[in-house]
Order: sequence, then C-alpha cells, then structure tokens
Amino acid sequence: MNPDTPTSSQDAASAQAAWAGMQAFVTGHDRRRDLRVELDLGAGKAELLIKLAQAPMTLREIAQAVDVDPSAATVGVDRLERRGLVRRGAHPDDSRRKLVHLTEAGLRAAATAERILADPPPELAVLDPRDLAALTRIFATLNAGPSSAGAEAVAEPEAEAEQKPE
Amino acid sequence: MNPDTPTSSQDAASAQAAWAGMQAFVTGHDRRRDLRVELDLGAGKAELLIKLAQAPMTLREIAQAVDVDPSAATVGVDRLERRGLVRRGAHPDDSRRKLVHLTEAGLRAAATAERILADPPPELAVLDPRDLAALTRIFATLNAGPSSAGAEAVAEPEAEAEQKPE
DNA sequence: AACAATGATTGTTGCACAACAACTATTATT
DNA sequence: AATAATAGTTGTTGTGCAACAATCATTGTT
Repeated sequence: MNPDTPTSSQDAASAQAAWAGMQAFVTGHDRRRDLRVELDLGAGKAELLIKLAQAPMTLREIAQAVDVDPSAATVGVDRLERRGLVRRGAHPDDSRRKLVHLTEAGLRAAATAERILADPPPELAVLDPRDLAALTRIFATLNAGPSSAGAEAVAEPEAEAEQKPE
Repeated sequence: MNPDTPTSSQDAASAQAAWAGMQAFVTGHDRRRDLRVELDLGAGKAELLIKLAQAPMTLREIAQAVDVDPSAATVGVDRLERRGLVRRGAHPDDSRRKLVHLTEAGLRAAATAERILADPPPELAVLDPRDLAALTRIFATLNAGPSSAGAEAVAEPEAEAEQKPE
C-alpha cells in the first residue's frame, strides 16, 4: 500500500472528527432563538419566507418543500397570512392553483431572517484569514456536490420537541 | 495599510461566506428525520438522552440545559419515562431533588442517537485528506474558544413548528 | 360529454409543548 | 423554632402542528 495514502479507517475517523466539529460549531450558534425573538417565527417558517422572497410558490410546492401534507401547508400559510406576511393570489395558468406571495411586511421579515441567519459567529471574524479562505473553499466544494441539495438552507419539517419548525 | 493584511470588510465577507457554507452543509445533512424515524424522538430529546448517558441529571439541571420552565421539564421527563427510556431516582444528598437516569432501553436509544448524529455525510469521506485535516484542526480551534460552549451539541429549547427539537 | 386526476380547503382527531400559578415537601437561614 | 428558599409537581390555559378523510372546483384524459 502507498504509505502516503491514509487508510480508509483513518479517513473515516477524520471525517467523523470533522463532522463532529462542524456540527458542534453550527449547532452551538443556532439562530432559532434570535428568529423567535426578533420575528416570532420558527426556523421553518423563516426559511419559507426566505424562499418566497425569491419567487412565489404554490401550496403544493410549499407542502413539498417542507415535506408535509397539503392540508398542513394550507394551515401554515393561513397563519402567515393572519400575520400579514403573505397573501394568496391567483395562478395565471391554472385556476386550481394559488400562488403565495410575500407582502411588504413579509419581505421585510424575510430580509431580517436572512440577516440573522447570515451573521457569522464572532469566532469566524477573528480566525486566521488563511483558515477562513480554506473553510470557504472546502465548503464550496462540499456544497457543490450532487448529493448536496444546494447552498440554501432547507426548512425543517418537524415541530420539535419536536414540533415546530417554527 | 499593510498589503498583506486583508481589510476588515474583506474579513467580514469571508466570514459570512464561510458561515453560509458551513450552515448550508450542516443544515443540508440534518439528522432530525433519521432520529424521528429510528427513535421516534426529536433532536432535543435525543440530545438529552445523550447527555443523560454521561451522568444522571436533576429536573432543574434538565430544565436549565434545555432552557424551559421546570414544569415543562417535569412533563418532558414524564413522556420519556412512559417510553421506558428514563427513570427517576432519589438524590443521595437532598430529598427535594430527583435524579433522572437512563434505563437500559434509554442507553440503547442514546447510543443509537449518537451513532446517527456522528455519522458523517459521504461527501466528507471522499474529501482530500489535507482538506479534512484542515477542517478538523480549524473546528477544534473554533470550538475551543471561550464563546463556544463546548464540543457537544446543545439541545434546542424550541418545539418547532417550532415545537420540538425532536 | 363523461370520467379521472389534481389542487386547495375544511373538519376531525390526536399529540406535543410551553408558561404561569399554586401547592407540598424538604433544606437553608435566621 | 420559625421563617425563607428551593425542588418538583399538578392543573390550567393557550398555541402550534400533523395526518387523514372528505369535499368542491378546475384541468386533463378518454
């Protein structure tokens, strides 16, 4: 065996250590409390608003995006509508479908959610610039893979303890 | 200005990119679904079992760890007890206090939860070993800081939608 | 035109979860 | 000994959330 090539068990141990480290770091800087405090929204709803800021979605698309029964999507959108954050509109091509748009308040809430989620922990700001560059490059590689769904965060389907993606 | 030293705005942008990348990666490999499917537990309860596997905790300690009212901790422990995962025992020094221990089933559940959470995404296993080593080193640094609560994941206080970290 | 499928909604049922107030038992303090 | 504080629990109130079945309106298929 090539002595310069680590064994697969060494790879596995390194992968596990790296995963544990990044999980602890990201989980340790969870932003759900901030989302709750500033927006009175859970992560799931906040991420949905961010998604809707990009383009309106149908109820089916929303149900699929957050992986719930369509009736749950209907009720969830009802709650956002009562908050004045979204509105339902007609679909241009198909009268069965509705399109969910953000309101002005919803756009502002989505921008706040993005700001909260995008704000890096202070530890990153004081990291050695070479390490920071390495992180950025490595995660760009990891997120570009086909098994990675894409750079944007996905809304959680659960209500935890477990209930809400809130 | 020292041309070898990036400006603080460059630092901020790099920190933000790094943060977005790692958040997307960790969030994109969320293990809550697996925890739900295999253990019928949310992340919060699963992490509590992992914590209890290390040492029993009082109700107050549990309430503080998950940042809820003591009555909510009581009810949460009730639910775990009904599942046969924990039991309450007497405190050796103070009869006001109860100690929550894991049962055999609870220990097995905690081990399963740890296995689920510790399993790295396949993308990490095929990463360049130097990148993997860099990630491990950088996160060890990030997690060692005083602002970092420690390497182990912290149970989330919400029940999201938001309800349960499940 | 008739029938099948789709999209959204309503109603039902069930469950999880939280804070607050009040309570009892126990320990700490005076 | 009397009082204050702590620990855990119970009851109450409120909210969020989900799946399922059934329904109606609309579009797609035959």
